[in-house]
Amino acid sequence: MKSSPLPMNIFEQEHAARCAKGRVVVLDDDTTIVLALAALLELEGYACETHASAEAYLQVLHYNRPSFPGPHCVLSDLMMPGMNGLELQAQLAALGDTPLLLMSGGSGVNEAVSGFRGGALDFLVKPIEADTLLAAVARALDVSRERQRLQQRKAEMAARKASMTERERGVARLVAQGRINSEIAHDMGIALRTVKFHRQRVMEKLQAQTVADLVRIADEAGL
Amino acid sequence: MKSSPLPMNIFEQEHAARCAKGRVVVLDDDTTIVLALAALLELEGYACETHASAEAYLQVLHYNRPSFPGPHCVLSDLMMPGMNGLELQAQLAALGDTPLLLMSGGSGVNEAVSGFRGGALDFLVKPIEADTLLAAVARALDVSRERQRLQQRKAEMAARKASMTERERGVARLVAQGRINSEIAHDMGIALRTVKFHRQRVMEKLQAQTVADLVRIADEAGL
DNA sequence: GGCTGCATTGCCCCTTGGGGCAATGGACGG
DNA sequence: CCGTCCATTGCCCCAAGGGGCAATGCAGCC
Repeated sequence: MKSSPLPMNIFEQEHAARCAKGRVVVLDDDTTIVLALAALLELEGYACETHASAEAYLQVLHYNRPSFPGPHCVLSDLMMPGMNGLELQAQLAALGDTPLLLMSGGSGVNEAVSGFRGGALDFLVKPIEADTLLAAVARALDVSRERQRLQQRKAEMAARKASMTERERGVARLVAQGRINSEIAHDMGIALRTVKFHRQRVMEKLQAQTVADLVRIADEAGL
Repeated sequence: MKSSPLPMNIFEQEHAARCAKGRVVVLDDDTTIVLALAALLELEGYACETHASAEAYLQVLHYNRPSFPGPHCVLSDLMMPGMNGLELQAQLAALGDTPLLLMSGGSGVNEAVSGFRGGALDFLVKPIEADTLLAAVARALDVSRERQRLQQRKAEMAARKASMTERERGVARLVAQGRINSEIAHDMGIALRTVKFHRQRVMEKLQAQTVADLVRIADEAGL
C-alpha cells in the first residue's frame, strides 16, 4: 500500500486527501451562506458538496448510491423553501445513519428541541462562529468514521456467517455456547466425528484461530 | 423471592411499588409548578422528591449517598436563583450519570442547545403537556434502568476480577486471548502444571463453566 | 450417467485440557 | 516458631479436541 500502481496528478492527490479528511454536504437556500461555509470548509481541507435545497440533495443521493468513501456528514439549514431541515432529517434517518448538523437563524426553541430529539448531532445558531462550525463538523465526522467502522465490521462478520452451511452454523452456535463436542453430537443427532468435521470448517470460514476468537466472532455476528 | 419474610403494611407496599416504578427529583423555584408536576407524577405512580433549588438537592445528595434503589431521574428548571439548570447538569455529570430532563419557560435557543450538548435527555418548554412530561420521564427512567443494569454488571465483573491474585489474572488474560497452556507457561516462565493449577482457580473465581464463558467475562471485565 | 459439493461416519493417533496427590518454599500475622 | 496463603512443580491418568485417510449416500448440474 506504499504507492499507487497508477501515478496521480496533483488534482487527484488533492481530491484523495480531501476524501480522507471527510466530506461535508452543505444545504441552504441562501447562496451567500452556502458559499461562505463551503469556502471555510474547503480551506480547512474538507471536500464539500452544496445544494440549495434538501430535495436537490436527496435527488443526487437517489441516483448515486455508493457515493462516498470516507467519513461524511450533512450540514443543513432548518428553514428552506420546500422540504425543511426536520423533514430532511427524517428522510436521512430512513435511508441510513448519516450524521446531521442543523443550523438556523433565530428560530424558536421548539425547532432546536425537535432537531435534537430526531438525532441531530448539533444545532448551530446563525451567525455561526468559524470555530464553532469547525468543531461541530469535526465531531460529526468522528461520529461518521465510528459508524462506518462499525458498519463495515458488522458486514464483514455477516459475510463470514453467510459463508457457512446451515449445518456448520448450528455447530458454530453450540461451540460458541461452550458446549462440548459430544454434547453437540447428541443434540444434533450426529456422530462425534461429524461434529469435529464441521467444526474444522467453522474455524476456517469464520477465520478464527482459536476458540476464543470463535466466541467473539460469533457474538459479533449475532450467531 | 415469592414473599418478604417480614409482613409489609399498606404504606410500605405503596412505597415499594413507587420505588420499583422509579423516582423523579423535581427542581424548580416556582412552588406552584413543583407541586403541579409532583402531583401529576405521584398520580402516575412515581416516587417524587422536590426541591426549590439545585443547591438544596445537591446538599441532600451529598449527605445521603447510596440514596435510591431503582431507576431515577432529575427534572429541573433551567432558570433558578442561584445555580441554574446547566450548572446543575455539570455537577450531576461529575457525580455520576443521572439522567437529566431540563425544562424552561420561553428561554432562548442557546440554552436548549447547551442543555442537549451537555447530555440532557430532553428539553421541555413550559407550559408542559401532561403527556409530553410523562413520555419524557418514562424515557428517562428507561435510560436510568439501562445504565444501572450496565453499572451493576460491570461492578459484578470487576469484583470477580479483583478476587483473583495477580498470577491468576495473568493466566486468565492469556487464556482469554486463546493462548494454549504450553505457550502461557513459556510466556510466564512457569511450568505447565502451574498454569493448569492457576487456570482452575481462574475458572472458579470468574464463575465460568466453560472457556466460552471465560472469554465473555474477561471481555466484560476488561481483562 | 458422471461429476461435484455437502453431509456423514468409522478408525486411529497425537496433542491439550483437567485434575488428584504430594511436596517445597517464601511471605506474613500471631 | 507455627499456621496459613500463595506460588510452584513432578508424576500420572483420563477426557476432549484436532485431524488424516477412506468410504458412503444424496442432490443438483451438464
